[in-house]
Amino acid sequence: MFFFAAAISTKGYPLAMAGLPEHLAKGPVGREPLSREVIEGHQRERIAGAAVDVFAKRGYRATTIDHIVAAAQVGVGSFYSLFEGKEECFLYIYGTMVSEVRERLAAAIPDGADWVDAVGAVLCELLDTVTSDPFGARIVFVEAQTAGAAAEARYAETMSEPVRLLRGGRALRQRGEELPAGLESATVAGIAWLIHQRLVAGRPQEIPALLPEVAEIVFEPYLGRAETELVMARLLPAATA
Amino acid sequence: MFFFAAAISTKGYPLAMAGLPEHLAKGPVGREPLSREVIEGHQRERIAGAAVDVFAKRGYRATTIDHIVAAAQVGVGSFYSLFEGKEECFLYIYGTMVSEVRERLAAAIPDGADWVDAVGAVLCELLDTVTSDPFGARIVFVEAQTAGAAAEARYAETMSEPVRLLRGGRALRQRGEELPAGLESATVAGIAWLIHQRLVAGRPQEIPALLPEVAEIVFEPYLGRAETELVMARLLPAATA
Amino acid sequence: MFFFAAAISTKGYPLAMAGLPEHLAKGPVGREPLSREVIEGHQRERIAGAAVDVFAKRGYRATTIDHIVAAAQVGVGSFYSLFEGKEECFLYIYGTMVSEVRERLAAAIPDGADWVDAVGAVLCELLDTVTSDPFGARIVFVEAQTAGAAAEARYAETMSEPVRLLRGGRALRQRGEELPAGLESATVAGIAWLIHQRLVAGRPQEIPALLPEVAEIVFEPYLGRAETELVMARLLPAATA
Amino acid sequence: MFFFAAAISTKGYPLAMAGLPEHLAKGPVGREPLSREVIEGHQRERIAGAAVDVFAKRGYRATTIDHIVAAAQVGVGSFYSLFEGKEECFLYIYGTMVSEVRERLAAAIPDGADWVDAVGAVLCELLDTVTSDPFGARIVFVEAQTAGAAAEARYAETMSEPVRLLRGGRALRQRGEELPAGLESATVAGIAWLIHQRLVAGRPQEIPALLPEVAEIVFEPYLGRAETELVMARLLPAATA
DNA sequence: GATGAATGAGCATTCATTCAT
DNA sequence: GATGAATGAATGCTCATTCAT
Repeated sequence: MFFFAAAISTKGYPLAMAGLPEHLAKGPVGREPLSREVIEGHQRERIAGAAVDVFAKRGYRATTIDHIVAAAQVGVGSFYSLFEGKEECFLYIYGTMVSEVRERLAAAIPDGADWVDAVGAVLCELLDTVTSDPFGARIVFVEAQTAGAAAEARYAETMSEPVRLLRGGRALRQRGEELPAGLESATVAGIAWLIHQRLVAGRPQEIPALLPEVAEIVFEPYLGRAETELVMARLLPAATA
Repeated sequence: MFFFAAAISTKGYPLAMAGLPEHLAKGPVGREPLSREVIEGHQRERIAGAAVDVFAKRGYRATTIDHIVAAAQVGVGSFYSLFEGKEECFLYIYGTMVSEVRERLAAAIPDGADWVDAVGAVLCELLDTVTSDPFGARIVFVEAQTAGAAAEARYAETMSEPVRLLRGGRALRQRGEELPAGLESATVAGIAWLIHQRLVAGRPQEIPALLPEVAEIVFEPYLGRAETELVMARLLPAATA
Repeated sequence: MFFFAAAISTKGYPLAMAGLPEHLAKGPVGREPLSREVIEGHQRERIAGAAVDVFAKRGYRATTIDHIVAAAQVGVGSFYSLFEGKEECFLYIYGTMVSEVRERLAAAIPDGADWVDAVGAVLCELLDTVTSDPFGARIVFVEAQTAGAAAEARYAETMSEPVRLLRGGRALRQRGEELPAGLESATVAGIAWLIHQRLVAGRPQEIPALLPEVAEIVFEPYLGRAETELVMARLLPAATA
Repeated sequence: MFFFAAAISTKGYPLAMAGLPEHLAKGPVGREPLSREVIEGHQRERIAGAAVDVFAKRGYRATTIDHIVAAAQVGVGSFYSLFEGKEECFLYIYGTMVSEVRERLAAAIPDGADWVDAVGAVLCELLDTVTSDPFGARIVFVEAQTAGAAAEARYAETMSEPVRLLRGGRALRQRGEELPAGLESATVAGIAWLIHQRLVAGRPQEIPALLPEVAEIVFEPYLGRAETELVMARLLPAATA
């Protein structure tokens, strides 16, 4: 998923970054008395926030509009004036979560980092993020697969971002282009599954501990065993620090 | 998933085999005028067969009991006398599909095969099976993740079978036990994802061609690059023959 | 509307008759224990009967499915398995009412009656029918105009039947074809309006007394004043007898 | 309806004239900075104008308050401060339309015209008016019958105006009082129906051509065939001129 | 044992109306 | 005075499930 979606500003690795942060953080906002969009955005976020919890707790299918509006403390009408229905609402919060994580992962990459450091930082940040917001993580890693065809498609798209990032590792290796075509897809899906399992099992706290194995799985095909161990040695203390 | 779930009768690798075939095919069916179980079994299979198609075509959620009974040409009452509801019906056909595949995979392993040959045969048979029954494959690789918590749990269990099989490869390598703990889980999930993608995209015919990359992904961690290439050279001609 | 829709079997006037009666009255029905269709028809008629009352009392728009099913003492599901929705239900009962009246009017025409007698009998029977079933009459003469586009179209079609019947009167007069093209449409609409008014005013009992004026309005253009009076003299005593 | 509702200022025929123009155009509007009523009236007309279009295009039932305020470019609150709801709004525009037409028809009657000329002028003007404002005509001739009980009642009242006008024709004929009591009601309803049909069929351009047949239907009962033809000969060239 | 007619809880959705700004 | 965001009652409809035949 998005996760290491992280764009990297160095070395020509995929750069899907930038995005919102600026338009949000930008300077002191004037003082018009809470413009229309702001108000509407507020209500939207209020509902979206409640929806994240409800979807995460009850699952997409078991969630009804009533559950959402009750949690958000708004009327059904408000929900329908802001969203077309349950699915669109889900896609919205899915998109929001993915964007947020994408930002965080991108921000986690040190300036001038090479591929290894970038990937390492992204993995580290990803596990942190997932752990610190297990509800949001559930939306992305669990519910997106049960929320209908559109969500499934979005999920697949999201997956392709880290795939592109990882693919950058092939340049580090001789005949890297001969690695199996689906290697990165499989790797990303594999990591997603490890996270998915912990979330479904209700044990998100185990996720940070996945870092060593995840990193090893990711790096080994590109760096080989020996170098991977060196990298790990460098990476892990940093992570726990 | 189940797939290489295949137990292997040699060398002490997990043996989760056996399954249904016996209890069905066993011995001469007497001549009591078709015993209750047989009749019931017949009706059950009739419904299950229809349900596979319907679930695969419409997806679990969009499928209603009416769709199933219409396809099976039975009354709703019959459905409810045989199944508790939609979910149990799904779990039943899921279980059936998994058992069948497990049988096939087990049967595909040559007598006395070592781990490499066993895994190679299983991978080969798996892709074949998925390609030859895309409806059934959809049930296992796609719908199981959208059919509720129980199905999700079953899916996870199923995944653990090939995980155990792969784990057998660690013995072939020095310090194999130091490989990442989640390696096999990630590998299995990765392969499942590659299949999933093709099924969802409606291109099951591309699945057989996955064999080389899948095999490489599977073997490389245990055999290393050099030996993997030797194995591949041996394996692939056999697969296409 | 339908009303004098009455086909006439003599003299080449429109013959839209025949219809159901036969298929219903036909001989001794075997003894299959109430066939499917009969049962379904029963439920359908049960709902249709209730719907007539509800539509007539509350008006099409104010009627909800719940009102209908409550009156019919059936579940909502039954309603929806028998009808597509409120509109289709209305169209069904509208069609039923029109057919029934068409039958009655056709049956009211004496064998071998000429145009004048036929029209006279039809008018007489029409007013009788409307008076004896004011609810049904409301459906046809009042609600059909408020029940949406389809109902409006059906109403217009229905109107065309008596128009064709009346048009037959032109042959009785010199240069009858020079009468205004819309004469019959206007006449039929005019009579429908006289009935409509009484129904809406809640005074259906005044309807039978409309016979003389209605007859005069109908006959005068074709027979002229003098002959119309003769016809009236012949017709009216018969009606009151 | 209203239409020949036209009061006639000669010969004692019903005079239901007058109406709004005066209360609007009357005298020099002071110079208070647009008094409350004026402003309110402005907004009201703005909404009413939009409502005519919307009701005519979508039909009374399918029209929502939102449609109206969107078309009128005002807020919902304004709508509710000026009208009690959809029905009252409809009744208001219905009344406005009827009044306007009433004015026009009255104005169309030449000074000193006798009944025949008055009725002729009214018919002619009516068809013109309907043709030149098919939206407004739809409100009066089509939607008024689907807009609930109050509108229906208003429609019936409106109908009574031309009925009174036509009734004046009885004096021109011997034993005119012996004509059928409902003759004029039926005539008016008949003509309304002819117009209604063209409007619903989306062919308002056919309406002017109805003049000859409508005139004939109207005059014949009072003037008899021979004189009607003379009148028609006089009337029609005038109409087309 | 099989059937499918009947049920009604449950859900999505619309839209008239209110009221704080 | 005007606005439109917010409300939630009202309604249509689906579909899992029961049970009389």
